[in-house]
Amino acid sequence: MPELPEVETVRRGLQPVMQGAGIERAELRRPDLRFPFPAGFAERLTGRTIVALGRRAKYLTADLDDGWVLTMHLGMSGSFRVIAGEATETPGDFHLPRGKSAAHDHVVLHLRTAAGEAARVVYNDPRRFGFMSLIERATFDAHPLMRDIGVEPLGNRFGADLLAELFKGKAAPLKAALLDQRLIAGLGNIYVCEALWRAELSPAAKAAMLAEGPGAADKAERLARAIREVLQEAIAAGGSSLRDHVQASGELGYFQHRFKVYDREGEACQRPGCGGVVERFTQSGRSSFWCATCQK
DNA sequence: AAGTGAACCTGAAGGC
DNA sequence: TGCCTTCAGGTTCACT
Repeated sequence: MPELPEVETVRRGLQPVMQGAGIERAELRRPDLRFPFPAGFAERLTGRTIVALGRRAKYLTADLDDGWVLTMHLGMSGSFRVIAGEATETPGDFHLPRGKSAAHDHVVLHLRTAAGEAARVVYNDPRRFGFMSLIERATFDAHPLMRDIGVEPLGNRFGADLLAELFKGKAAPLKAALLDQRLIAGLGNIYVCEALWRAELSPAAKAAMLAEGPGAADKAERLARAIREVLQEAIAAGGSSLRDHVQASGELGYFQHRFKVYDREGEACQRPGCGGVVERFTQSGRSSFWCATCQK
């Protein structure tokens, strides 16, 4: 499910409940997600206070008061939801969002919020491509999961110059380079397709074209701007709800209505005066959606 | 270096 | 109605 805008939306939804909350109990309903939970995972969470909720790339991070960071990845189908109030003895004592099954509620954090209210944060993940781990804050950036992650596209360092530098000499297609988390962090299939359409660049074009050749600087500028804009607009819209992505509040994101090419094969290109048709082809094992008429 | 395909796992959707 | 195939927002690894 989640690319950077969806993870950021989840973070913003969970923050009011989780920041400053105490973890009274961590309930694991199975021994693993994509990977086994770390040894003593539930016990190490119990009694901790969540100091801050953050995001790095597509990872959600909860800094704990003992210097460790609960680090969570949502894979393809992971989601969180918040249930207010005390847990009862009755199984299923809460309302499940449409299309969600309690069979895939794998982790429940029983919290006492900063305001003293009881709340549960439930992690649901049908495909279980997500995972959770504990990483020491002091060495967080050097951790194997984090050390090769690239630049944050909404951070201050990111821009046309850095983009050109990152893609310099790369023979890989733009699509593959943009999906490479070691270069830029947080982009996935949807927002790469959308950013390339906005920048009028072909997903099959060589990444190095942003660093050398005719109009390179202009192309890099267009793409850097397109990436920032599409991510910011998607976050403002609460992310994209394709199948089951819901904000922690239960509301659906609505950016999917603003897709220009993603999942729009056969539709007319929306660029004024273009007249092209959105096509689809497979690249890096993923569907690329694009308009061959205006994306060069 | 860069591309492909497969793997992990479940569910939804479409064809017959 | 059921059965079968295909596809899905991510990541990693083995293999050309």
